[in-house]
Amino acid sequence: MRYKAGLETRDKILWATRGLIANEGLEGTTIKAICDQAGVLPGSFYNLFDSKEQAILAVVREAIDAVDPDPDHEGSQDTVQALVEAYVRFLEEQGDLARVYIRIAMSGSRGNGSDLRDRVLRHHDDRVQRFAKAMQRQTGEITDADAERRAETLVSSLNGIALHRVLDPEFDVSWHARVLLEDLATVG
Amino acid sequence: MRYKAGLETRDKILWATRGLIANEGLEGTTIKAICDQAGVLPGSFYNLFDSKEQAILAVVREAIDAVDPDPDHEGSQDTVQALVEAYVRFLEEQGDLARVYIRIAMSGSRGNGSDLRDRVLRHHDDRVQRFAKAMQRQTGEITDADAERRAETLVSSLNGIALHRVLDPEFDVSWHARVLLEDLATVG
DNA sequence: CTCATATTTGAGTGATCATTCTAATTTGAC
DNA sequence: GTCAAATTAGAATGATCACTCAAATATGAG
Repeated sequence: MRYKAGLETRDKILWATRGLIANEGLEGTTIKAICDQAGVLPGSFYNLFDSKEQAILAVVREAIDAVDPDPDHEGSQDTVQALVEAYVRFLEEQGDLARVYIRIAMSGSRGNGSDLRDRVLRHHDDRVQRFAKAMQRQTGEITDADAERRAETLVSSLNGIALHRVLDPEFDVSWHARVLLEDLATVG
Repeated sequence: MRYKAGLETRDKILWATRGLIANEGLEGTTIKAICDQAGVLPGSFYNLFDSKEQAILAVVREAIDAVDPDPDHEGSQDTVQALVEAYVRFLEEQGDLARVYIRIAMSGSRGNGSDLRDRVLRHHDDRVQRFAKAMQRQTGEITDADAERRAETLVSSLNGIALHRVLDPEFDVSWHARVLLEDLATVG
């Protein structure tokens, strides 16, 4: 992949994969479908990607990162509310990707379920840390352990909301997130 | 399926399916595997079940019902704590089934995803109602709407915990559930 | 015992897919 | 312009599965 042609083909393949995941779901995202959509043949696909999974992972990662506010983690000034809103936005704008994200993480019968499972868990821990920091910043009187404890609960709740939203596109994510924030204020 | 032999075969098939789901996950649960395990041939399988999905659904439903405390909904005396504990017990004892349960509900690209999706959502609503009733019973001063609101949040949190547990078998479900109950007491 | 019906047998079908391979073609550094 | 390396073409492979079917056998009601 050192020539311009290769990069363009790569882009076309990722574009096609992105569209298929959103419109047809994981089942519709076959090599043939990707290649047809991208106007490319399987030989080209496998010249650029080691496997179908690689292409899908690339798309999923890209979407997750795209929605992350303040990707460079440094001196972040996030409020809890802003973080919740970012999560909600992800669900509302990229609901189909959220489904795929969870599904891939859950596939594989035993622990070895692709490397995405680990990535998801790491991502989860990062999120918890950011929530905890934001909480401490907003409510001075709170121990590290306590902030983390509350952050974990909050993120779990958000994940539950995400799961529900994935199962039921009608689910009012925004409303539930708001309730969550109100309850948090009551506790704190 | 009017002769004894048919019923026995049906049992053997369900037994095999149950075991495979728990030990090999959904991917390992093929018709061949089920039949080998059950000591039966595919023809027999299809004489008793319309499809592979039917057998799997039978097993999943069976497990869900088995863990439900007080299945006959009437004059239930559940406490919130007992309901949470039942949920936790399900996750700890039937973690593999929980994974399959969620995965099946999430499969299918669009709304039409098998009839299990609807079943899951109905099950969720039932759970919310039971939590809400238990909350009202325990804390007199609370409106219907408020109880339901809190119950929804609590169940969402539990679902988030379930999701995490499915992704990470090390996840301390019990501890998180306890924290959830404590926070609830603080709010109430 | 008889006979209609349930059940079992097990090879076979057909469809779907990810992936591979070789030969041709294109690219761009020199 | 040359040439090695990158890229593309596209048919072919091989593996996996859910599911079918027609013939053989077992069942049990009467």
